[in-house]
Amino acid sequence: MQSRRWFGGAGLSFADDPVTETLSQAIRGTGEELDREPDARVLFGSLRGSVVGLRYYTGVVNKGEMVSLVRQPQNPYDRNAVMVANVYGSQVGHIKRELAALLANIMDNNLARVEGVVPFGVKNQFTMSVVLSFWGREENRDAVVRQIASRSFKLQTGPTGTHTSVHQDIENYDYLRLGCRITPFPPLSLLQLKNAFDNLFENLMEDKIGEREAVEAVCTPLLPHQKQALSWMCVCENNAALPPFWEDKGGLFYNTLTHSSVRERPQRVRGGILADDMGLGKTLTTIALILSNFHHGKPLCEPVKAASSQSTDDPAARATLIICPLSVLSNWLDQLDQHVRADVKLNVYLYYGSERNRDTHFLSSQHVVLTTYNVLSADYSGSASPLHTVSWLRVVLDEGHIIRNPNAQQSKAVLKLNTQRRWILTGTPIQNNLRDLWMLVAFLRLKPFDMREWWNRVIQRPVTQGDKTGLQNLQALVKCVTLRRTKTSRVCGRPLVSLPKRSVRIEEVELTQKEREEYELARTEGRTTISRYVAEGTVLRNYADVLAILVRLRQFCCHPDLLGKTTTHTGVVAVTPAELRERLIVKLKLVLGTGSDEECAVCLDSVRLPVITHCAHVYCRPCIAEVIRSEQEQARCPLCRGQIKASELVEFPLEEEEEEESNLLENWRSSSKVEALMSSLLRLRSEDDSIRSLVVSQFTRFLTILEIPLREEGFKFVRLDGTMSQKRRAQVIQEFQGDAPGCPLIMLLSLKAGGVGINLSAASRVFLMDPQRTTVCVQKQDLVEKAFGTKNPSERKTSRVDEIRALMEL
DNA sequence: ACCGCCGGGTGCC
DNA sequence: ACCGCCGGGTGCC
Repeated sequence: MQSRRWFGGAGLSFADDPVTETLSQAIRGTGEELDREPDARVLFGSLRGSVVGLRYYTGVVNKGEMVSLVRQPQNPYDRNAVMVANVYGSQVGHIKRELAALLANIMDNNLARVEGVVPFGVKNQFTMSVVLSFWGREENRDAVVRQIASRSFKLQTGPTGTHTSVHQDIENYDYLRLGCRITPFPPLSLLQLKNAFDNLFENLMEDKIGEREAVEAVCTPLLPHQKQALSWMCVCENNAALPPFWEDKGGLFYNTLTHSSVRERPQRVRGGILADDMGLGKTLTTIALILSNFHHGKPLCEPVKAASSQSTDDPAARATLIICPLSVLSNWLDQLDQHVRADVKLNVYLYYGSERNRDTHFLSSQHVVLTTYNVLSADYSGSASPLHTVSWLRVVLDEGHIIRNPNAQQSKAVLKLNTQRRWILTGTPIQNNLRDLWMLVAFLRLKPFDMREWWNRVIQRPVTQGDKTGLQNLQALVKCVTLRRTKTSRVCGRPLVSLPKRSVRIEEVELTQKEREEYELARTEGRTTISRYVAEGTVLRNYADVLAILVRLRQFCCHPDLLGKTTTHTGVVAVTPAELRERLIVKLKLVLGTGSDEECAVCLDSVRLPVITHCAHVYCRPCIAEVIRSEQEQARCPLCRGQIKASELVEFPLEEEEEEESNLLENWRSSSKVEALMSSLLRLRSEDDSIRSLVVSQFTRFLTILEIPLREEGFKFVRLDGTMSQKRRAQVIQEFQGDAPGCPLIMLLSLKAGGVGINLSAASRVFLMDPQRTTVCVQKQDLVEKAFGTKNPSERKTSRVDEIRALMEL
């Protein structure tokens, strides 16, 4: 009887029963095995077995229901025992002894994953059938087949087995047997899959429209799309609807994907994923949610009487815990300060630093507790974690993609938090893998997918194997819990964020006679070179050269000194190492345009400490050094796959750079474009001295040139370019956005690299000094295509060459 | 009858 | 379990 308490009777209430806790952990454990073995994707076959001992357990199963198989090596009656549990973790029975011996062998040696589906409705109370399918790595197939045969079981392969009389429809049979369709349709192509994946989060807005005003306590008026988000979030928190794929079947709750039924209502998801693009106001919306939707949909506190609500006798959870990366902690404090009316006394506690107050009563009595992922996981690894003791009303994960790795301590810590409502704020819900999404689903406790096994069997594997139904299910699931808008999203035909009407003016600047002559000289030279490449069919081989010529022409249009003095070089085959080096430095200079904000293909950020390879591609020195270090002798250029060596990296001679820099400023001269800009800025200032302007160029050196006349005319300006640290960038933006008198009116901006979204709503004028043209776009698109292999090479080649010929009028 | 047969008790691992 | 198995009761037809 003692032992029965341990192995029997499992599966009623999940939360506080130590037996079921062990059970769910056991199930979770098997899921993680699969995760560690991502190759367990090949189906070896299936066989029919029986589950016994049903009458000892409460778990019920339906026709077609998926069940999980859990080894019980500690079972006192049989160390080979294999337990059968339904989707909800309730034990159903055991695998019959002889079959259990076989499964134990296969499972313990990690030869295959074994999954169960119950093919018929259960008629009797003692035993039932189960179809076991075996999934694993190809190299283990033989061993598994042998094991099964040696114990006189028959492994069935292929869908046309002996049971088709029972299930007329082979396709349906497969579904019942395995819980997924084995490609009755041709599998989705990689491209289809990728597109579907990219579109997962698009168009998640239907049915969610409806606006809700924030309570008075929020002093910043919400934009329409923020009111929509608030409305959606309130609905998510308040409604009692079943999670997706669950149906109420009169007393039982039925899951349409796993075909399981449970007596207790599946826990509702009170929360979701707010995945709006950066800059759409996720923070403000969340603050509005905290204040607007307290208990029973009532506001948290009315403006006047809020301060006194230190209600220790109220057992209901009231505090919202916000977890964010350290870098945005201060942003939360600022925004709480900025958006909450000054006369509203919101108790906000910053749970951070060694002196933090760990008293759980204190923490529970706050309205908002702010902390970081690091603090959370540091606490969690200790003994009694205060944050895990408090019963929260709401937990908000800011930059929620941070917890996408389920093995990380902070992810584990986050899953263990005790809260009624759960929110994930993220701008990038999926980085590149479906697995990233699991953690988010698990955090939301989206039953039954918070257990890896069901996520893997029902969603992840079907989707990665190209099963259309799997993809549809994934889409439906994501849609239920996610709101995502991008800056280009539209609702009811209106743009999400309506900006003042943008007007674009192209001002053509006439070059002076002298400038024109220099430009024409360079152009003729460039055309000669490129037409030779075209004739030889070597455009692509000399692509860096070609781009450099084009960059150079654009530089001439800005300012003749942008490039600095260089020797013309084209066409001479390098003979000596010194000559080669010289040529590479010239190329480096050309590619970088001595100060264009170039992007490193390794880190995708602005190039720092630039070096050029012998194949003429430019990277950050640390980035490419790491590539070479890790690939050793086989190291290849990430862009062209040409061989590269550490000894052959050429860097820009520092003295020369500095010399050119000071040269540039000492012998400063103007240019037509500089004059045009200055006269516009001066005219603007005389009309309205509060208008702020952004001056954008990809050539940082051009920005340097522009600093001189700006200072001369007494303009206050700031500068932002790719070489600056994140911290410095934030400072500069802050300074520019400020509205104190004497704030800079002009920002010199060069930000080609890094995918850094910056919100520069302060500027009402933007001067694009050297608008990006098609070649750059072509180049980038090319990188994307290379990465995904979406376009055939010859197609790519022609379009690129044609582009260049058109540009050079060849 | 140191068998066969009958029918009640019983039953996961 | 409308089974199989076990073990006690029973014993020509």
